[in-house]
Amino acid sequence: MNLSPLTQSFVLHFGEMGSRWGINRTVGQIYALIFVANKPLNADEITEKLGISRSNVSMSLKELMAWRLVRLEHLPNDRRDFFSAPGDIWDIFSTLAEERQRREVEPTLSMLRGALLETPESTEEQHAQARMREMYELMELMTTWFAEVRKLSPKTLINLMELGGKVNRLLEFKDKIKVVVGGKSE
Amino acid sequence: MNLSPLTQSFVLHFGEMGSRWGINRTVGQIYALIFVANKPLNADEITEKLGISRSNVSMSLKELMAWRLVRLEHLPNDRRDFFSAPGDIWDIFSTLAEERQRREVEPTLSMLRGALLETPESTEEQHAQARMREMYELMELMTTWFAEVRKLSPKTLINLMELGGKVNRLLEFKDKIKVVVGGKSE
DNA sequence: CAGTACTTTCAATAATTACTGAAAATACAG
DNA sequence: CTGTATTTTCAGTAATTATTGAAAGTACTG
Repeated sequence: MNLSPLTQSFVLHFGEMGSRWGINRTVGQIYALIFVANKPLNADEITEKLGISRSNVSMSLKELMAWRLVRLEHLPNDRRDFFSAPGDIWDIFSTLAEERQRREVEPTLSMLRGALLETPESTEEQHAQARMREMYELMELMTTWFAEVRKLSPKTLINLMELGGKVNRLLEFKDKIKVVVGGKSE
Repeated sequence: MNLSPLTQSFVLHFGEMGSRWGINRTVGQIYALIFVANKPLNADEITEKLGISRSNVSMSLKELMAWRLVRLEHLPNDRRDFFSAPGDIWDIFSTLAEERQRREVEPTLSMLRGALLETPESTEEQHAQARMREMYELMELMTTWFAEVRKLSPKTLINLMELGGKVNRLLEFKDKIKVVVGGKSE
């Protein structure tokens, strides 16, 4: 692995964390490598820098594309595929949240919707269904919320985050504001 | 597997999703079973209902305890360990977020802190470090925010979530409110 | 403290997942 | 069309992770 020490430790770390994040070592390493690179990389460069097989690189890149974490580019007068990681960190997090939602949450919501349509046949089933309903309702609330929040501008989001726990106090004034706003513009 | 159809599909689903959520099939199934049960379960009941080995149940329960997703209970005049899933769904999500933070985010933050202390030796390293800094800053902002938000009451949170994208408008008034609040209490 | 009920550990093995090299596919250039 | 550069696929194998049964550990009980 022919990398600067800084990049190397970053790449190795992403490889190790991969399994906790639901991707495998190679995918993690490749992403890390592309993320810190100052120019788009092609598959052979990756193969060489990470010391893994060409076919593994090909499959891992395919997975990163499916996650929309890397994008394919072409350079003039070069047939090869080059890969880069979208620059805006907010985009990355947003994409990640959206994909996770789709893969980790949607299927469960849909299973739960099905389960809630059934008619429970016993006290046990009744209780089970009630639990499922609680879970469903919270998951759906969070889903809707995430979807809404993702539409906000990064600037607004940073504002909101910097507000942190103080959002509490802001909410206390919500009704009052409504009155004022209502009187003026609604 | 001797379960009501409703419970069975829930349990099987959690088993299948397990791998996407970073837990294995058995752990997912056991959690689902405990979650919907209307009373605490002991290890033998789980073994029997899921048709898996006693030792596997023991190890999986240990993992669920580490995630703080199930809690150990004792019934009067019974030596066996019983397990139940904390009831409040908000608690569950909060615990889950906290544990994920600890396992999936903290290690990366600490690696990044280390990397940011290094002195880059080339343009490439400089660029890599700048990317790492961007990542670090956003991750830290989100971490702080999560920590703050977790302290809010579920009621406040639901309020906030139901507000959804409208938070935008609320923020527009932030400064004005500050003036008012400031005048009165700060 | 011997016996019993229960839980945990761990080495062996089963099941799953990741990785590779070779072959096939694609796509361009002459 | 033929040759070459490049990417993808896939069957076989390597590596990892999950599961088990047997043995050891723990802690009550009479």
